[in-house]
Amino acid sequence: MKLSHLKALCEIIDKDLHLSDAAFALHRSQPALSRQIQQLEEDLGTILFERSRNRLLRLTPHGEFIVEVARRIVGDASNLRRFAQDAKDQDVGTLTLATTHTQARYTLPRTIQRFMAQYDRVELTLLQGSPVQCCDMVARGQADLAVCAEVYDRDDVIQLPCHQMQRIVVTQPGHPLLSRHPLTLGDICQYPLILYGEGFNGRSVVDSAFQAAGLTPKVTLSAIDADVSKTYVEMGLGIAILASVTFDPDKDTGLRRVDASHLFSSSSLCVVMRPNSYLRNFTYELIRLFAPHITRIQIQQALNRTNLPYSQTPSL
Amino acid sequence: MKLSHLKALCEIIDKDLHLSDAAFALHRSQPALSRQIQQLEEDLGTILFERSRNRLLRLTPHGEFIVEVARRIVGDASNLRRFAQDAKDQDVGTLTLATTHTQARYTLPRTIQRFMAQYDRVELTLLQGSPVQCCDMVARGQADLAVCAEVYDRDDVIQLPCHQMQRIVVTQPGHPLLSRHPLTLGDICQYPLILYGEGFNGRSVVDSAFQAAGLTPKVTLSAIDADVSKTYVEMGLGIAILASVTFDPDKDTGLRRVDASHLFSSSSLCVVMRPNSYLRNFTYELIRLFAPHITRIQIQQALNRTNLPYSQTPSL
DNA sequence: GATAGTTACGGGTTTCGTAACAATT
DNA sequence: AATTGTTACGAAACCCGTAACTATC
Repeated sequence: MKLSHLKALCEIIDKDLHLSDAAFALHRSQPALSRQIQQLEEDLGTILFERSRNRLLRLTPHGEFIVEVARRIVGDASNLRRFAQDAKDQDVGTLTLATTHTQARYTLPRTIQRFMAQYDRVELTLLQGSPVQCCDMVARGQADLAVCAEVYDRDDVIQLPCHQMQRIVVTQPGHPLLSRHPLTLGDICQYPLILYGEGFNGRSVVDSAFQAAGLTPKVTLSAIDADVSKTYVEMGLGIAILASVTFDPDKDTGLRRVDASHLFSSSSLCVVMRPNSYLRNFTYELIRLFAPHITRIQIQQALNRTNLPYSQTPSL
Repeated sequence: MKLSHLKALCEIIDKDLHLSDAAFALHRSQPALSRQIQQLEEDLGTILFERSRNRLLRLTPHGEFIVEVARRIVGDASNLRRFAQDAKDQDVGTLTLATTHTQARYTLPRTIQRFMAQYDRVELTLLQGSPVQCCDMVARGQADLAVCAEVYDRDDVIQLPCHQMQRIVVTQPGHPLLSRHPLTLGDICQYPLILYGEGFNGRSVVDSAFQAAGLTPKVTLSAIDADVSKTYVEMGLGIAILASVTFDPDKDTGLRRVDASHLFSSSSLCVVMRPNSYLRNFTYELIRLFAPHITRIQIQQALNRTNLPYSQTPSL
């Protein structure tokens, strides 16, 4: 058993059991990967995949557990690498940050600007996606860190809440809702709505608030991000419910907003990390710039929280 | 970086930085191991050992941390192996149990007898040593399990208390202490004592009790185990303070005992396991035979308790 | 026929062990 | 002189990639 075998296994899982894709990602030929898996299966004396129709159909139950441990091993191996790099030069390296459009556009810029000024020898890469995709990227080691709204039912990543996001309603100037005090969900339902697309926290929070009130809003448009939403609000296609950070009175002169924090539950903006990962010094620094109230110790404790590693050991 | 490099590193640590010994243990030549370490150092770009005078002197601070992670990786790799064997045949394999003389002789025999009857295809190996040595063997993966008295200040192993050991005083028949009610530490101090050697829990418990009472017993003999102690008591060389399990009225006809549980703190008899290790099914069964009141879930929860893994990350 | 994975084979790299070397005790 | 770790070198093992093959859709 070698590390390369375990890396191959993990990559195949990440690529949804497509051996060819995994081979490409690992800069290997398909036959090479095929043999890696065969060798691993022979070495362990266990079948990892259910095969047929010339495809890998799914993991066997044993395979599931083996992947779980393999992930830890591969993760630890990359921890070693990162640690060694830190030991050589704290301030040189790469940092890959996954985040959503909203955060990349509104909450992160100042943090990133300051980070790049201070750590000019760190190559920073931003990846963009939905919160779920961000978590995936972190879990798979494609990103070192993610900043996004909390995702529920994910025990493969550590989500450390660091800010609370409030909702506002954004309208054209002179809109009737602006003079409604207090604003209610019923008021909002009078007008066509522009919301985030499915899969975003901003959408589900809004949906569940209306559902709890027994109301069915007229959703005109599912926009991809806050900028698009604002554009359409400005054009008069409807009103939008957005995170308060996305509105800047100085810049959004063609729009007005009204607080809606009492109508929708606030959602946590989290720093997302891979469990038991070793963070480089400058990664801690980035988190500190973004959320100064979170201590390094708190981060480390969160990192090392075991969330059911071997607990669900199969009964065999 | 390959698993063999990390295994080599761990083995060298286990062999107290003696490269030759580690090479022998790994069935490799010394030059091979020497190069493994060089390759690992080059690969990580970090010096692992302080060398000079043709010896490995000690680990560098970076090396310390790297060994910590390497241990986890190597441990996980052997977890994979054990799991795969379990998947093939639950009831075939090897089980290495480290324990102290007292447990091997008095508390474990029935358990082991029943275990061997039920799992006749499991090759059971017993290793003997002091509790500290037993913990070492478990931490290094030389033993799958240990049964011994609790060892304090060990965070590299999981110690799960499963029984309480009480102390008795063992004397010759007709000894004055037998009619002392209640027995006091002062009474005991009147007579020459035979105790366990240093490093055993049975010794430290007794020592601290006398120290707390401001008494200094006359220790005639530091015996290696309960059988030796009893032999010398029978010969009239003194009285012994032993665990109650070591006395059998039917067999120890030449001796008498009196309870001393109120004088010495009871010590925990523990099952000792390597953190985050995968235990084979029959290993759980052995524990169940020994301590039926401990559930498999409790064991798994204990196994996964993180005891400061990366928390003490060096400040570099 | 196109796609996805497996088997066959030649070439290159890796890594081992033996042997020679260097540096301490 | 004995012990311990490092360097040198030839042989064996390993692993990769190309190419051919097999089985589905």
